[in-house]
Formats: sequence, structure tokens, C-alpha cells
Amino acid sequence: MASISKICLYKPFSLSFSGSVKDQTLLQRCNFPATCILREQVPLKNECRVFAQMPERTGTGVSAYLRETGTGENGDYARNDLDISHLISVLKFCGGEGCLEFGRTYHGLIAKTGLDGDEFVNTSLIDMYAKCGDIDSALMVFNQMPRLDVASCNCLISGYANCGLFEEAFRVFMNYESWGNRPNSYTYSSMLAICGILSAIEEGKQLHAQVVKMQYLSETAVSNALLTMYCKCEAMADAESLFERLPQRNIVSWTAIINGLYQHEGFEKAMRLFCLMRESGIEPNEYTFTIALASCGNMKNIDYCRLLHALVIKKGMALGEFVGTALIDMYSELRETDDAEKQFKEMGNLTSKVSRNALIKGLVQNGKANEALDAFTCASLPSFMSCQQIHAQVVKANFDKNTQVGSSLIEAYTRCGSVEDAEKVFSRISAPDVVSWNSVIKAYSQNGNPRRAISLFRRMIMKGFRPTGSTFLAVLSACSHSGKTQDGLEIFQSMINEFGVSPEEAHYSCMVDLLGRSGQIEKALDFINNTPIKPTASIWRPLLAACRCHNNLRIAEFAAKHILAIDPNDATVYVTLSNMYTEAGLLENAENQRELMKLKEITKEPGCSWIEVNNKIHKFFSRDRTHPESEKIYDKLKQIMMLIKGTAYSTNADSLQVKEDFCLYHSEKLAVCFGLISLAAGKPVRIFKNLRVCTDCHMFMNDNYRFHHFNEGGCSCGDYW
DNA sequence: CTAGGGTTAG
Repeated sequence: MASISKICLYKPFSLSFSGSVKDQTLLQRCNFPATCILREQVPLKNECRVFAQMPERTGTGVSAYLRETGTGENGDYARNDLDISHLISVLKFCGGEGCLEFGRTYHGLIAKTGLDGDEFVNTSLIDMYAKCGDIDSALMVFNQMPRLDVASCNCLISGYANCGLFEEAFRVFMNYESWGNRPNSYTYSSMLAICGILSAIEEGKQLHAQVVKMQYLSETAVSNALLTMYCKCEAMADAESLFERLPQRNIVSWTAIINGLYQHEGFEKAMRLFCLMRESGIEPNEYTFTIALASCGNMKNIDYCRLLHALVIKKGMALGEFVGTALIDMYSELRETDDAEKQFKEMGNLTSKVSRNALIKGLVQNGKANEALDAFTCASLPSFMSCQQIHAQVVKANFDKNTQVGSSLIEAYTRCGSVEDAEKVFSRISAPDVVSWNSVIKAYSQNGNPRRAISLFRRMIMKGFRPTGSTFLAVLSACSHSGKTQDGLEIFQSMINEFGVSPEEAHYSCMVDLLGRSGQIEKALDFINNTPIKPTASIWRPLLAACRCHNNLRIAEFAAKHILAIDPNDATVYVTLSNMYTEAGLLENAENQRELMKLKEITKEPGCSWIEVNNKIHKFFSRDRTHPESEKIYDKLKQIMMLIKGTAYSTNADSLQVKEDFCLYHSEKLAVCFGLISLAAGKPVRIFKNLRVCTDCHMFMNDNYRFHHFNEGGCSCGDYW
């Protein structure tokens, strides 16, 4: 066996390894928290499934044992109570599910009961740790073993491979001899897989020679690993001739070679082998179908594609994650995007990120960029990075001059607060339409450059475009924010008289804001009283905000009364009023007290204090995905993301400050926002201390705030944006 | 009683 240690490392094995998807999920799963292991009523799915899968062994089984004794603090263990084979099956389960903490608890139990001398138990422990990605613990158990056997070395090798530590895996392999062991067939399959990942064909060939010498070729796992190794090393001739000569072939062997051919664009050949396989009496499974569908799609043979699809449905595999995605891909390849979308829809909640990406790719490549953008849902979530990614793809697909695509991109960038990118996109649209103009005007109006919004509006009209209701909303809002009250009034008139656009609630709300902001409180009130529609809360609110800015307590009370008549749960009203009373020195005003009382009742309603919410966020973002509230919080987050639009992504968490009393009133919203901001800034979530908020409109205040701007100490409270 | 091999998008 001297030749084993002669295996040369032709390539540097200290590769940095970003990790396959599988490894990443594995590592993620390793963050599984150590929680409530023995309380079955707590819905922690993995732990509970351990119990659920345990065979019933009344009185002697580990689960029953643990249930009776608690976490094991009693310490009074009788060795007989533990069944080794049962223990091993639990460890195996932990490894498979990534339940590191659960496995650790078992390790403790094993150590306490003195079972850590058992060879099989130790091997299972090494494997459990290795599979959970905790290679240090695996190594610790390994080093403490009184005698090293092949199986434990093998576990260590696959553990290293799992973590991308291929050089270490090779080191273990070359030490077999010095430990008095000989590699067995398991060792070779693992090592060959590593060579495949590294494209290390020289090493793979040496291992091949060993395999032949040791007569392991008849073991399908070994020969399949060899096959895959050659395929991954681009040595298809070697792979094919090996496959021809294989003494034993199973479904995995067939899948390996078919996949190899597919990966090297031998689609026809892959399909020929697929047929041969079926003729030889082996039925394809999900793995094989996935590749066959992909090959078929690449061949653009629509009849065969439909045939395969039918077969897959017959076997009940059409909605599986892999096969389902392959079907989407196949139909995209055939340019049958309707079928691709149909497949995606049929998958319902079985769809994954991958299947969605497949659909999007298909739509983009088939010229359905708008549908693709819809599928992205990018415009609804302010993520600057995904906007850029989408934009890059759009440019690559040569859609950046397209009118509709461009407008969608402008909207997306606007939500992220990046007005520069929005304008860049606009300038590249070859034939901008009204929607494009509206989008770019809105971009400036909402992102701190109202003057530019107004000048773009004028240019738009000069170019002969007919402004719509949305155009006016953006422009009036811009006028309001830049103090151009007179312009705003004129534009509002021309909207009705010149362009025949009838104002809606949002326009009225905007006009109230325009008047109120300039200090014309009485005029704003007049305006409200003269609207042809019944004033809504959204129309009254900017008046209240204006009163707050300009210290008009009388009209503030009047506006507050109207808002509360419509929306009695609007806590902002109470906050604004109580602040105004306080500032007016009416601290002990009975009315103020009553408002505060009401306020408390309201803030109690949602059910949790800001500390509770903050704790929940804490748990959620410290990867405790099993927290029973995490789904709810996530939904809330998405909601809040919509609300605060691009702010989280365009502000610096450090420069934000919270007014603590306001936190108490609007705790939930703020806590969630803060969690989001910290997340966006790549910082751990902390209890919010340094966030400053406009006391009237809930929004964050900050000097270099791109999205939300302030003039003369006020802020742009209002509902219209 | 422990360990190994094949799949989807970007």
C-alpha cells in the first residue's frame, strides 16, 4: 500500500471554497438553536421529528428515558437503560437533519453514561458532527478514540469534504497506513468525489488504479464515483468507456453518465442512453427525469418533450422541486412561456427560489420582460441590490431601451431612493411615454429634488405629452415640498381646466399640504370645506400637520376632531395634540390627560410592547427561524418595508436617532423598522436608541436623508406619498 | 449497530 502515500497533489488544495448550495444549507442548519429539547409541545419541528421517528421502546428507549429524567441533570444513569443501536440511529438522524445542538446533548449523555468508549457510537458521533459542519468537535471525538477504525476515518474525510477542506481530507487519506488502517471502498468513493469537485484528474486516475487493484470496481458506489469524477474532469471518453465496461450498473450509474453527456452538450446521446436505460428495465427516478427533461428541452424536440412531461405526470413527479423546475426550464427553452408559467402556477406552494428564477430567466429570454419583472416582484420591495442585478440582466438582454421595462426600473430605483439611477434609466429609453415621464418625475419628487421634478414636468408638456392624474400628484407634491405654493395652485387649476383631469382624494390631500405647509392654515381649511368630495382622514391629516408646524392649536383641535371621527384609532392625532398642548404649557390640561389616556388604550391594542417586539426581532435575525413568531414578524417586515420605501437602504443606521417617547407610542412599527435598518446596514440588531423620528408623521429624520426631506424644521407629513 | 455514488437557476 506504499503507493497510496505517493499520490501527488498536483494542484494546490488550499482552495478557498465558497461552498455548494448543499453545504450552505447544511451550515445554515447548523445554527439550529439549543432550545426546549424535551418539551414536545413546543413546535420545533426538527427536534420533535426526532421523537416522532423514534421507535417506541417503552421504558428503555432514549426518548422515554429522557422524557422521564428531564435533560439529564439527575445524573443517575444506569448503562443498561441506553440502547446503543437506538442511540446510533438518533445520532444518524441528527446528522441528516443538521440538529447539532440536539446531537450535542446526546453526546453529553453518552459521555455521562460512559458509552464514549464504544467504537460505533464514536463513529456515529464523528459523523454527526461532521455532517452538521462542526468539524472541530468531530476531530475532538476522533482524537479521543482509543483505536482508529476505517469507518471513523471515512467519516472525517467526508466531513472535511463537506466543509470544503479538501486538503485536510487528502491528509487523512494519506495517513491511513500510519494509523494501521487500509482505505476501503467507502474511502475511495469519498476521495473520488473530492477529485471530481477539484477537477483533479491525475489524482483521480491514481485512485482509479488503486480501485482496480483492490477489486472495488464491482461496487456500484465506487464505480459511480469514478464515472462522476471523469465527467466532472471533462474526460468524457474515459467516462463512456468505463460505463461500457462496468460489471454492475444501477440507476445512479445511468444518471451519472447521462448527466455527464448532458453537461457536455451531448443531448441526443444523453437521450439515447435514457431510452437504453428504460429498455434495460431500469425506471427513471426524479434525478434522471430532471436531466432527461433538460436534454430534451435543449434538443427543442417538442413532441418528445410533451411525451416526457406526460410520463412524469403519470409517475406523479411533475410537481417535485427539481422535476418541476426542469419542466419550467424545458418549456422556456421551447419558447412556450405560457406552459412554463402554467407549470410554475401548478407547483403552487411547492415553488422555490430556483423555480422562480427558472421562470424569470425563461420569460426574459423569450422577450417577455414585463412578465419577468412582475415575477421578480422587484418594484414592491426596496432592495437596491436586486434592482441593480435586475438592471444588469435587462441590459444584457438588450431591453434597457424598452419603454415599459425602463419605467418599471425607474419605479424600482425610486423605491430604493436612488434617483440618479432612475434618471439614467430614463435617459436610455428610446421612446419614453407618459408613464416613463410620470415615473421619472415621481422619482425626483419623492427623492429630495422637487425643483427638478417641476422642470421635468414643464419639459414633458413642451414635448407634447398629456399629463395624467399621477403626473399631477407628483408635481403638486414637489411644489409643496419646495415651497412653490403659487406654482402649485396654478398647476392645480390647469389640471382641472386645461387638461381636464378631475382631482381625487390624493390631490386634495396634497393641496391641503401645499397650503398648510406655507402657513396658510385658514386657506387650507377653506379649501377642505370647498372640496366637491367629502373630506377624508387623508385630507384632514396634512392640515393637522401644518397646525403643528405653525402652532395653530385651535385649528389643530378642529382637524383632530375630524380625523378621529373617521379614524378613532389614529394614534398620531393624540401624539400630535399632546405634544402641542405640552408646548403650549397646558401640561396639566385635563383634555391633554384624556388624550394620553386614550393613547395608552390604543397602543395597548396591538398586543405587545416595544421591548417584546424588539426581542422578537432579535430572535428572528439571530437566525432563530423556528421562533414561533418569526413568520408573523417577517410579514410585518415586508409590510413596513413597503411603508418606509427606500429609507432603510439609503440611510445610515448610526446617524438615526429615536425620540424615546415616540417609541413608546409607535413601538411596534419603529422596532420593526429599526430591525430592518440595522439589517440593511449590515449591523446586528440593537435596541433602538439613536433613531430620530418626526413626531407628527412617523418618518425617520436625518440630515442626509435622501428620500424624506425637510424644510424649515418641518417635515413632509402627508398621506399622498 | 457506524462511513460512500447521481439532479434544477444564476
